[in-house]
Amino acid sequence: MEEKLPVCQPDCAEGHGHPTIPGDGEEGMPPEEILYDLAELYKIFGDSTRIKILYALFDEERCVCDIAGLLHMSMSAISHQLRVLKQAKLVKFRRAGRTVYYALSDGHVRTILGQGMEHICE
Amino acid sequence: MEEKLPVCQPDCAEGHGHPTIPGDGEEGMPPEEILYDLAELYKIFGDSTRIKILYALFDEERCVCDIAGLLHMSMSAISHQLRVLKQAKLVKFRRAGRTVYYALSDGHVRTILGQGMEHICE
DNA sequence: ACAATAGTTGAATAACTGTTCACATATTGG
DNA sequence: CCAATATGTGAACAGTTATTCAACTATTGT
Repeated sequence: MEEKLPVCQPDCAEGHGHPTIPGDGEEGMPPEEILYDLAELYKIFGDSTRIKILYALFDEERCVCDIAGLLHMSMSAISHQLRVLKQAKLVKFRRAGRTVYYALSDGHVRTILGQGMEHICE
Repeated sequence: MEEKLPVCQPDCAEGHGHPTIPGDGEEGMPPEEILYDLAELYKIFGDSTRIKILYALFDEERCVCDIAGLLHMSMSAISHQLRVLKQAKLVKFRRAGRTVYYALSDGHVRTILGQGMEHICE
């Protein structure tokens, strides 16, 4: 009982009703790795804490302390999430004394947020 | 080294050194519920299986069987994910005999995918 | 009616993820 | 140096989630 792959693929011409797909059907599909990376990117946006952080940084840079206060969460939790955002290149930071100020890394992030927001508000 | 760019929360004023601004700092932040919904939307895109499904439907509608074959996955797994996509209104479907054809629900989905893809390829 | 095909679904399991807690690091002022 | 502030980080725990498996519904052809 190994995996019995679906039969409606290219070779399903033996009597099945619906049309078959020419070739392997993967033309036009971006390469596996790209799709994986794309999912990884959206995964970053797929957490309300991170979304709130990004919106907190929408217009101005803020320090960890202020973000934590704004979201009513611990600085540790915020710091953990900022690291994720930093690794994904969605935020940048600069140090000023003991304080570290975070900001959106570029306008692209704003565009992506806006696009999703548009879909929500329909 | 004092820049006046940064701002501190009002309730962060329990002895912290840097300056504060009036207000609760939440002006311009979309309401909590919206941000939550936005994260929920991106969560849908944040899975490589679902991303692959959406790209499989990018140009043409396809039945569950074909999607499963295309992604080399079981129909059950695909069906589960299609249900998620369906509930999020990202795909629509029509029945033709025993076959159910799925398609992207609107061009909005393509736009969101494209926006993310742009960010990846930079 | 019956068998075969196409798809759906609930439960279970394994893997992943966000927050907390405690501690570590870094910077400044005294 | 030492104390205080601001942030970073590893481990652990709880909650979530994607896939598999088995059963189920629905539709078609004979």
